[in-house]
Amino acid sequence: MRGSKGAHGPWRSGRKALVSSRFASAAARLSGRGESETRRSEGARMADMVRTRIAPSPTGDPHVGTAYVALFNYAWARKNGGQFILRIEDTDRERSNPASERMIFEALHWLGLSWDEGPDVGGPFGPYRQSERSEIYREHAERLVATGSAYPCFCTKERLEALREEQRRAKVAHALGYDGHCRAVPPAEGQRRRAAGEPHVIRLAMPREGETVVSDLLRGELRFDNTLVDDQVLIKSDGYPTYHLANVVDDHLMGITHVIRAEEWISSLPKHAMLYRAFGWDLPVFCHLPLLRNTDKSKISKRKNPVSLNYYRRAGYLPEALLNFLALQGWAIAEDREEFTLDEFIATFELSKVTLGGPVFDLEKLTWMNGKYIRKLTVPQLLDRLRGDLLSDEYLLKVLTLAHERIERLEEFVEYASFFFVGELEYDAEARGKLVAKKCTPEQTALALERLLEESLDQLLEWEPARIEETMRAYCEATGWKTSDLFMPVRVAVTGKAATPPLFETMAVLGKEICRRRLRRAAETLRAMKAEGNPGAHGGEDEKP
RNA sequence: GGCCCUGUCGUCUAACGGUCAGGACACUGGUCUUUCAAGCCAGCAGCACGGGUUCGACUCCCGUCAGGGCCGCCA
Repeated sequence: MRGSKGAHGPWRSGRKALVSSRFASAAARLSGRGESETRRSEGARMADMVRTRIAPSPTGDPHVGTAYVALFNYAWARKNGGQFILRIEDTDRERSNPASERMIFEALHWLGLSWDEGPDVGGPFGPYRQSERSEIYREHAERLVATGSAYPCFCTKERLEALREEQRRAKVAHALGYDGHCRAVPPAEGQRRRAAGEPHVIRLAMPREGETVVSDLLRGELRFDNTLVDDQVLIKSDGYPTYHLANVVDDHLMGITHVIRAEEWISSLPKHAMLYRAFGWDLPVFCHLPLLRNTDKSKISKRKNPVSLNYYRRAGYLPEALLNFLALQGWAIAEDREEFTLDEFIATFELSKVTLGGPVFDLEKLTWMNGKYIRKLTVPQLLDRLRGDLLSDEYLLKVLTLAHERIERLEEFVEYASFFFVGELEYDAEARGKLVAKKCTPEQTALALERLLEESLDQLLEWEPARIEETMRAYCEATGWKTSDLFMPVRVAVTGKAATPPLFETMAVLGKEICRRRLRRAAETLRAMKAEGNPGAHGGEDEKP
């Protein structure tokens, strides 16, 4: 995935031809006229045009992996004088959420990664939100059905589940996936049943023999046995496209030249390649970046590592430090150097030199690097940073609103509101006592706090008092907890105190990231209490002899 | 289980057939300092294993092993 400017290294011979023709067609689309009409000088410039994109799905908190992939896409586009596009992949109607989309915009802006085209800034290839492009996908899917590259499938969910179950049990591991049942339905009959309104999806008809070979900029030729790739759903029964269809159609229509994405997509590469082929389109350059990892090498996840960009922002990581650190995951600017600015990154970045080993996200090193960046600031600059987030008027106003009627001298404010400004909390003896829910063991309380977090609060994206309250009450309802029994441990967990402003307002002001961190920490504290003989607990059944 | 990807200090990485395998985080010791940091200096620690190819392999090929990803009408 590179402009001709940087087209050395892995780009030689055969592949080069593919790439340049790809650029030419992208250029034609970009200029909005045929390539032949393009003026020569402009044509030369356009032929070099690199277009990359980040295509997050707005289904949760803004993810550090999104920032990682966005950074590399951004740098590659900038380095080649091309464009970087933000596209929202919200084709999952259940999970997509406007709050999440907003947070993604904010987080990327915070990092300083700006896009040339996107839902918020517009652009010549919009709309940039897939939910607003349904008609485009439908048309394209029909085109495939018409040519026999896709077909309607009427299989019920039940049948698919049964099929999956049977395959699992029979251990026909090589034939996992859809069995192509509806491929046998004659087109005319399929047409009739669709017209009659029978629920169905549209599936891609994968070739039943041969192999699909796709080249990856970093990994060379990737080969897949077609018989092992099942018929992927292209259009869901709700009429929305799946990622696979929308992604391919949009990348083509938006003139994306380099698809730089995470490694987890490699296994769907053959499906994507088949789609391009079925449409008669040239393939973009594919480049699969390694996945960020937890300490145990598994794909980075919120259970084992902070992954929300909101966490890093709230914890006081500087965006430039985070970016610098992220750039180091898979790439090195020089043998003995690792601190550099975004501009330096852009200037020196070479996609082909990205390393492939899955980098363990080392929070400790990030933190060290952040310290370096803090020390590089002048004191007034540091002040500005603090005033930008943690000590912004906006935040102070919120805290002050809650402290207002609860202090009698101004100097009390700092102590009263200290938990709004620190990161980790220390739970003193009194707090530890109140951390344990009535009639419960520390262990039980810990479990309840964790479940409240993971099963309820984590899913909540609109972090507002009313929504928090609603969520917590619903949790109590579902689990049989008395709200009064559970809310005190939560209060102590997130504030370290038993006497605080109203819980939900307090949690809202603290923010989700802080609450999440403290709830976790509280659970750990509770577990440790059990280990050390349960000092602060009151009234736990099983501590009585 | 099947397919695919990956494999240099504990961690992030440099090396692109010939180096004492370099740097950084962490760790250890020292230095500076009223303290704590920061800084500086030093130390510890690695080419997963086995075959090839080659005058010569961390570098190329094959195999083994290990780790990871995917196997949804989620992306």
